[in-house]
Amino acid sequence: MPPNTDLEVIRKAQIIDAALRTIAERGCADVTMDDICKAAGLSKGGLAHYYKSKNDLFKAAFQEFFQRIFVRGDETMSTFSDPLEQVLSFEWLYNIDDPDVDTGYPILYDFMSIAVHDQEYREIFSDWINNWVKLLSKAIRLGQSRGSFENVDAESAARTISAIYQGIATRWYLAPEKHSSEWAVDSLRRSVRGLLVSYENTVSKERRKKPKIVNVRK
Amino acid sequence: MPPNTDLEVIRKAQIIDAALRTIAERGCADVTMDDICKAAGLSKGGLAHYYKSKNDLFKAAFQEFFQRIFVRGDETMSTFSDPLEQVLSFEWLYNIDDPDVDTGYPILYDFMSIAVHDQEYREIFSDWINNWVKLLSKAIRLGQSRGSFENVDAESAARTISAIYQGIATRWYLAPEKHSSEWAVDSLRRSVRGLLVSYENTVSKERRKKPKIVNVRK
DNA sequence: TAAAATATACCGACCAGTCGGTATTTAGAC
DNA sequence: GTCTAAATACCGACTGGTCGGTATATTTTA
Repeated sequence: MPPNTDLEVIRKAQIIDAALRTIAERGCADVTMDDICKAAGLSKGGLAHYYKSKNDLFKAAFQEFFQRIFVRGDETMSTFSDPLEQVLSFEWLYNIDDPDVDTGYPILYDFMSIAVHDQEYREIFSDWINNWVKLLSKAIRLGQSRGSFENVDAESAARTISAIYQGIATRWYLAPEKHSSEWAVDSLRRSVRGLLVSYENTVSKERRKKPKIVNVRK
Repeated sequence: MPPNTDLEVIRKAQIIDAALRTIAERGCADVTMDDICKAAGLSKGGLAHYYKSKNDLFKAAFQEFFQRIFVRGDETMSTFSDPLEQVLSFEWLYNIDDPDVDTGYPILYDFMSIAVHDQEYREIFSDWINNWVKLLSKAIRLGQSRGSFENVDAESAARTISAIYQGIATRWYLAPEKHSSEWAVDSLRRSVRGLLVSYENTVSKERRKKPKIVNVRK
């Protein structure tokens, strides 16, 4: 008799969900299998039936996590048609009320701290970045073809911008008193502008109106 | 007999050193007190005499770590007099042969993953950032007073640049195949230029020589 | 020789994984 | 259809080992 694949899919999703919630809440180091069992509404044995070790479960959970974040980014970006808006479409990362933000940051930092010591995790990270970079590259090339972006190497610039997103995110999330959402968004826009939008485009489009600096604090 | 304060200083340094080395090597989650004892050449009881709990020891170790990194940055920066060079003086962060890089990244990522769930750690992080920002702000103001930087808010820009440093660092360290040191340095320079150096300054200083894009790979 | 410094032995909490068992579902025989 | 055998799904007690912390013993130092 073949296993009940529907049930398996349901259960695994249920377990991964529980794992991600628990990891986000307490941090990898403090999460026990019992915690996840309770969160998933399953017993130890029941969970073991689907994931044979903690490592297995965690790896699957992280994979799912990155998949979700990517889908989220992809979907959000595709709601814009202007290339600059597309590049800036990840600003939801700096919205503390966003449900994905709540759980995403703790999980990401836990993940990275493991990745430092685990090649397999670094590969997952690398794949995720590459997907992200593909999205950004497409938007950058579009902007270049329209003449609104400078003619830099698109992939390299995409990697830079994606890195800047994350750098700003780290400050914004871990030291929020001095790094408000406004600061984050403003920093991102200035950076992207400095990297992609040439002076000529700026003046022609904005009639040389120099943007006022806003010193933002919460 | 009064406690031998000299010895205490020596032993504590010895223990902190051992802790940092061990954390960098194996990651917080996998470090035991025994590991640190062995690395420090002390017994369990000996170590307990100076740090009464693992938490105490780790906190002290991280404090020391950030202190060291800051001193390193401060010293390196002070070897430059040109403001732009000062702002860019942290490029040693992207040199894999640098001894501080070896141990620094693992420790930093471990630290951040704990900070997510620990207010006290976040404060240490925040203080560190503030010190870093002070250094950068000073350089930025210097550049502005000389007319080579745009007249943006110095502290805000310093925070942005420091965030960019770290964002690039994350990619460079965790996904090195696609993020070479050349990419990191190039990304940083472009970003800083885009944020601080006005178009007028660029043309006047460089005779409008548009920089060639270098697509860097390892 | 007394206090400090260090070592050793040990305790108890914790936890991942195991295992025997039970309940439930499915497949095939008739 | 329905009975049976077998596979699957799930449970929870148990185990073996780990590790932080502590109590006590020993050595060093002033």
